[in-house]
Amino acid sequence: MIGNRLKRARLAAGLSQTKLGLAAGIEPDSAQQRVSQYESGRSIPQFQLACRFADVLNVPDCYFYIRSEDFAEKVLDLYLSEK
Amino acid sequence: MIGNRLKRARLAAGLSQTKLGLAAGIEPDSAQQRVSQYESGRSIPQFQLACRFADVLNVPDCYFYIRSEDFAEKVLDLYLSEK
DNA sequence: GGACTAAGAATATCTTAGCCG
DNA sequence: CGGCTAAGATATTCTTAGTCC
Repeated sequence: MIGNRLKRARLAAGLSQTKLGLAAGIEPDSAQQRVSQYESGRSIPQFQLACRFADVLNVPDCYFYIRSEDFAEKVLDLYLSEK
Repeated sequence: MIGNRLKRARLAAGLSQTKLGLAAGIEPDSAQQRVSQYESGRSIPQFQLACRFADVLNVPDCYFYIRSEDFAEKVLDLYLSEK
């Protein structure tokens, strides 16, 4: 998972780490810390949780699993064009 | 990661679990077992390893991280159209 | 409030080994 | 050969707690 892309998508949505974590269903006591760990690459979420992040941030499931910035942009465009 | 999609992509490429694992750089002694575990969902590979599977199988990085079969097909088409 | 880090508890993967068609 | 599973060793994440701006 690409932590930086999660961070940028979160900021683009105007959410704090805590709010994103809560919206994705993480326990309140550790929501902020876990999102911080994911964004920095210190740890990696389960795919199921990454999908919840994607739902909250309105990007496709796979958006945090694309290394190429160009291709990520194109996949995002494809996703948005279908909604 | 979607184990079934890994399995289908491997079979489409005509590779055994052992050959795929070796081509992706897994140690010979455990290549077969690990690919089996990934395909069945018993365990989940690091993203870096999933990317090596993708390289070997000629699919995009994110191919094993898309729940919708339709969207996976479209992302694959987009990937192949750019190569 | 918002974000980052450390360290131990909890949980996952990886290896080794064995079994079945 | 090709594939599946069990169980312990190993490595990871998750929680708790504290700090800084």
